[in-house]
Amino acid sequence: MARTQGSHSELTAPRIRAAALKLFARHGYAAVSMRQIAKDVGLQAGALYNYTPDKQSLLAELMRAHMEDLLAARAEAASAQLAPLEALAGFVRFHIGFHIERPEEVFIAYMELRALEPDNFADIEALRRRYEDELEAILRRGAAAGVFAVEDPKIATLAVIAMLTGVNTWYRAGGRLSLEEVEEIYWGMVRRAVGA
Amino acid sequence: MARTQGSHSELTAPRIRAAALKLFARHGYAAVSMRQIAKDVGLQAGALYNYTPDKQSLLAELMRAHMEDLLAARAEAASAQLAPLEALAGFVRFHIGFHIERPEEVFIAYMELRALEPDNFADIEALRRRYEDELEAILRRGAAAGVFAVEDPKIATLAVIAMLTGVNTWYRAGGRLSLEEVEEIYWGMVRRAVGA
DNA sequence: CTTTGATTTGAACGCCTGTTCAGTTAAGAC
DNA sequence: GTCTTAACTGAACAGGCGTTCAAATCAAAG
Repeated sequence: MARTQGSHSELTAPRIRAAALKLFARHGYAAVSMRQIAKDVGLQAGALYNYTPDKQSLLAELMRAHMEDLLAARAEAASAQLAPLEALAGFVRFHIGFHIERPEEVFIAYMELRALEPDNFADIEALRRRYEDELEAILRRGAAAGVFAVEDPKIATLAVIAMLTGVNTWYRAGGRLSLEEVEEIYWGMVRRAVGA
Repeated sequence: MARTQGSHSELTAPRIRAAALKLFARHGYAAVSMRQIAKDVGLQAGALYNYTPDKQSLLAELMRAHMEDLLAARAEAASAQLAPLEALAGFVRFHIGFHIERPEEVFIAYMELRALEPDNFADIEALRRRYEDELEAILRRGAAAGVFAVEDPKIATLAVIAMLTGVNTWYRAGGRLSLEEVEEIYWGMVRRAVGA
């Protein structure tokens, strides 16, 4: 069995994912061809099919990996026994920090949902809902404890996430504000928005 | 001079725009072909070129029309002499009402910016900035008057707009909440978020 | 050094792309 | 009823699409 060690595949696979991530984020899934991805990696288009069954799976895998990273990182950062206010602060800072570090993945995850075939769409959507449920649970706990004044926890969840994810539309590393300052400003707005 | 009245072009032009709007919103600009648009209208692809110089202009015109509608509707609804709190309430209700009525235009305006060639991109971006400046002016006036507690008016502007526009991701006509209820919930969150 | 098989090439497949344009159709003007 | 011309068709253009696959390449195992 040759090429089990030093095989190119262990290097090529992540390079293909990186190229696809970059190009999908920049131009959109439909506007990027397999030949463009291959060229970016330094391969012929046919070689990509050693690593993905088709273009759709390449996209779906990028999105699935991102959402699973998100849930795993969140599981590590969260602590269920925190009081609602501290839990919310933790969520806000986590969300901003995680998303700001992965602008390409986030862009794709929000923009290319419509490019997913039904099965893949359902999978990704389920992962997203699991993440949203974490914030919703915090808001419900806080509302039940009388610490938050949220009229509709479900909508407050979506509103807060939309506001936080919006950071990615303007934040640039090395810009006017540091990550910590951004987290502080948004935490202030979220805290007041939920009436805490 | 034949066909000056009863000409098809006065009917065909808006039908082409409507078809392009629907298809671009549903599948994305890059994923929609001129033949698909033509088929939706009931024409051959070549006939589209009596109404648009090319596919790119068709997209750019849809986006420009939407942004100009937005600014015109806003100009009509706004009244500069309102106190900051009332002005903000007016902006929030206007934004939600306007955007909820035009889900396809809004979707395209936010998702297809990257599909625009540089000149078109700059045009649309300038229109968007003009709209954002209206909210920013309200927040600055309120902050100066001590009515609002916004640490960074520019970021608060983007945060509020992101939150409000997020309504379009979940709102469906005939759903659990009426437009008025949605406006009320979001106005509550925005009012508290800016410390009013 | 030969063998093995993972990896990649390069050409080909059928189909679709945006756009052009000579020719056809048909509505209104005279 | 003829003329004019806007509106549209249908075919063609050159090129790109996702995907397949026999053949070539080449690193490691024996």
